[in-house]
Amino acid sequence: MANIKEIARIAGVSVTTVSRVLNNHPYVSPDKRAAVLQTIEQLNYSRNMNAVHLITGRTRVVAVVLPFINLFYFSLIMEGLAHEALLAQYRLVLCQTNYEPEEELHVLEMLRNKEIDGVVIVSSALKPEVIEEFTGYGPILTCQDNGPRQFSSVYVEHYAAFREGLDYLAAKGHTAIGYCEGRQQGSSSLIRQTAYRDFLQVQGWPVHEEWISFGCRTEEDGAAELHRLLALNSRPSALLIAGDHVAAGLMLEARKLRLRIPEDLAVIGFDNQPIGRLLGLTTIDNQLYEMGATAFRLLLRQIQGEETEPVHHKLEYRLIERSSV
Amino acid sequence: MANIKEIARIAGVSVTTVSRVLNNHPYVSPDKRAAVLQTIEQLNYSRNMNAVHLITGRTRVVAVVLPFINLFYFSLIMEGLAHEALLAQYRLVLCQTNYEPEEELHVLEMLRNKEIDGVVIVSSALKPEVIEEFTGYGPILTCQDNGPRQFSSVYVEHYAAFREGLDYLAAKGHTAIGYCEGRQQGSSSLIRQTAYRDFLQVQGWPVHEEWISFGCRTEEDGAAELHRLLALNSRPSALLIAGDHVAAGLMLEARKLRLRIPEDLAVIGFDNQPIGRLLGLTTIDNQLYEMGATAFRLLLRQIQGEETEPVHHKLEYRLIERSSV
DNA sequence: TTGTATGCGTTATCAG
DNA sequence: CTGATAACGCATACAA
Repeated sequence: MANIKEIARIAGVSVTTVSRVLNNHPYVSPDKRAAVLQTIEQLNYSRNMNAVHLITGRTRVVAVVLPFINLFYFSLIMEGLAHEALLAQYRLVLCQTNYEPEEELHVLEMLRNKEIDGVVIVSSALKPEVIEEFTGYGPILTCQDNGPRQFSSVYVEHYAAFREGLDYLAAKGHTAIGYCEGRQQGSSSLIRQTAYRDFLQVQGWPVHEEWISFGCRTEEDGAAELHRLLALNSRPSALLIAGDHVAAGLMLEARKLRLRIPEDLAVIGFDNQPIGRLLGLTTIDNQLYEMGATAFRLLLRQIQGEETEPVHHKLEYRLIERSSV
Repeated sequence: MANIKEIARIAGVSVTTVSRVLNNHPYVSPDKRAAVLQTIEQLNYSRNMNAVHLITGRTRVVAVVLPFINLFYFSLIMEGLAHEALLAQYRLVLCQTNYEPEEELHVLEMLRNKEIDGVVIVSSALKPEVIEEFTGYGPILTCQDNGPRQFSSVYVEHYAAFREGLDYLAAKGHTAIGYCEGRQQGSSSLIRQTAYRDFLQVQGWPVHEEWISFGCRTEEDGAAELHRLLALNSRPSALLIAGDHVAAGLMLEARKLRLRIPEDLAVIGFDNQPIGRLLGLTTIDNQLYEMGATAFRLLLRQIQGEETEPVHHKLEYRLIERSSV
């Protein structure tokens, strides 16, 4: 494949002039520009971007770290990221890590290796301190609430959001409230769990460990959870479920069992997914798309040097009242 | 940041030796290797991959072209792709194109520009002939049935799959069958539409254009479609709906209206999504995850030169009987 | 407005 | 086993 040198030779100009044309620099006479463009056309030339990346030290690529892409939560954030990346003419490298720390570190290494200009960590198994070790190599941003770290973040306050959900249930007269969670050790999961336990304590209600369930990730898990609860001697009258799709699985199973919602069991979901909308699920919207979009915009500012200090951007959650409570 | 030259100087060896250590080449004496490794550690050195990409002409990056990531269909294929990419130590660049041809061309340009080693086109607005113009720059693979093209493909026969769905409905006694589609002009959409029209013709049934609907993409669209059909004078007794989530929206709306499924209206979905499983939706499974995984594996073989001719790999669809027919 | 010369950081080549 | 040197293809400081 032809290179810039050959274009220069054939067009009868210097490589510098070719480079100028390629990068739309001023100070190139119209006839030389035309000659270069024609030669480029004629030889079907195209730049080797790796050389450009090497010399400029930039790649216009941002990596995204998440465990699985085929979950509504992640793919909606990704959509927001991708939309903004498209606008900014950046590329996203999707790093589906399956929560394996080794793979997550791999991505951070890419930052060191100059393969990418920045990293968005949507969800990770790494400790914040480990992430912080890489901040020197380029901008990093997480979509979790990690406190005042050396890397940026865009987040919603899950503690307050959960608290609002619990308050809402309490206001509706519920005093027996259960809780369904996906991961047990996740950064956000832990925050939500704390919110739940704190709430019970403040209310002076006992903690029923059997009303708390971890590992509820799929629709089927939601259905199974309902059966588990029904088998208990004493059971909650309301549930807070992290993940609308899990709540949906539970609700549909409840219908099959001719359980009425909310009369027999009230449910609040989390994330505001389409399936919840369809089922009339009361839920808490976390602005996932906006989170992705904002994350990219903030990271871009840092890549472009317009912002040098870590930024911590809070997004507002919103309780969406429907008919499941 | 330190470079290979500095490592060589400090370790007291040549850059070649450092490079050999970096790439685990044999023929390096243990003591020199140790010296290099220690210096690397000491200087916190890491490779500039852009230089590696430039000289090797490879990047271990594959681009994925799709319109939106936040649709079950696409994100499941992406999951399959990502899983295999992880295994092969390749990276995926997600190019969410919103079906804009300009953006899709951009990605193919990346192949010319040596930024990526290959392209997977999951769904695209480009004509196959346009894609073919880029096959000289590196391996390209689509997830659509484009016939014997100069690029590879992994696909399911939507024509046959739809035909099987229609046969199934007919076997159940339905003679008034409607059809819901997402895009009107998409490559797969056109194939399915042909299958539908051909089927009616073979059966000798008239085509009711008002039983055909395009632009049904969301759950809400499904619900709206039901209302549209109910307002007709004569309406179908069964529906074939491309996309389980759309079918789900319709089914849940039917429940609200106290319409019985399948007695009042039979429904077959497409894609086998979790929501369909939950609702007892009879559907056609298209092996989306497997499609992504297979796509990556095939493309990788071509990148590695183990396969030089375009490959066309057919995946089997499967009708999943549940209770909506 | 144009061109020359240099450097980006690595791997490949080839001679020892 | 080791090393000197030539690529890879481009952008840019500097000189003209």
